[in-house]
Amino acid sequence: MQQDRPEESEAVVEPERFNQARAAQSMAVLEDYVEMIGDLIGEFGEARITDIAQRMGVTHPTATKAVSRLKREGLAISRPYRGVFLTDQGAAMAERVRARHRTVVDLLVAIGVPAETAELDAEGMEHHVSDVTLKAFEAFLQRALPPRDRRDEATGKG
Amino acid sequence: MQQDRPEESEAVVEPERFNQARAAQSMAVLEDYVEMIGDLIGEFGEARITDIAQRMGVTHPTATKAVSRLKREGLAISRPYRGVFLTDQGAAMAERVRARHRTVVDLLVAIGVPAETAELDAEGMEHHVSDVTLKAFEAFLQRALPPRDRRDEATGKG
DNA sequence: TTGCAAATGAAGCCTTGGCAACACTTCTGT
DNA sequence: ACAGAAGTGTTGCCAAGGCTTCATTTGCAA
Repeated sequence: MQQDRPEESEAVVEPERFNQARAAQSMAVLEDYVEMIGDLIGEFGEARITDIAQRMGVTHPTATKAVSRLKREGLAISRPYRGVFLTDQGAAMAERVRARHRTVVDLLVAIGVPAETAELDAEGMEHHVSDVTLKAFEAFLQRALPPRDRRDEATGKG
Repeated sequence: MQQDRPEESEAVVEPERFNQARAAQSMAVLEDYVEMIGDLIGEFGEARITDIAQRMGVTHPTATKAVSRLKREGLAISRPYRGVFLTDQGAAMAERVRARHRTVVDLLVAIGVPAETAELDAEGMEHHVSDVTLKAFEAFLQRALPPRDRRDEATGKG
């Protein structure tokens, strides 16, 4: 060991990788809330702050704050004392996130991870799965699993 | 849609999964710093705040704060105006993190993710890979790749 | 040895994501 | 119709992880 200073390579490439991870992380919460709100709307026709908070495992002021941020980002809308709804942009994101989540879970299961663990780990991992990686996951799943054995991806909730 | 309230299942299981993801996230930064400090010690014999900051892509006060937290958690030690070093506990964590990182990258590559993308995505994903999933990854790699085709895991940087 | 640049530390500010406590609406049942 | 319960909103607090600015210490070179 004890070599010379890094020659650009590590010193300049590494930071980028952490910056990307941090950027992904800042989107993660947004994505989780958007997906959750989408689920609730699907189930109840609207997403109430209390339900959002309960499902996210946080208190209601925290949920309120998150929703405020979603509104600020143009992903959701709401009126005082009324439910929360997604904008077109928010709904699109929810769709994307949900699909990605399923793919990640499917991949983990295909690799041999127990379903329950796959669900838990996917929750954190999914936010860091880039489009390129997601495509690779999908390709792998198609390769690895005979079509009729695949979980149905098309019908959404199944 | 429009069914009744969730019957315990989602309402109580879901929060747990987000809580776990949040817990993992709170460890992520610590893990990154510990691994980075381990790398620097391996290369230069010590980890200077400036080098840590540069590699992490943050300013030096941010690195200082992170190191403070590491010290508080018993993972690192340092004296004013001197380099940062890892405790046994910190070194063990660094080792674990490094091994996990390699495994995740290897798995992504084995799945078909381009090496460069694998490196980037792994940075964020690795912190959410549980022991169970990690074991599954390792098993998959042994299954999927003939031993002589494996990247050498032993020599560290390679 | 002294002086200056580089490294480190310290303080203060911002944002995010948690929380509890309290205030105010809405809703519901009598 | 109205009182109490449930739901929401608001405020203020904390810690973490960023940043900038400024003070201090080190270390090297003249």
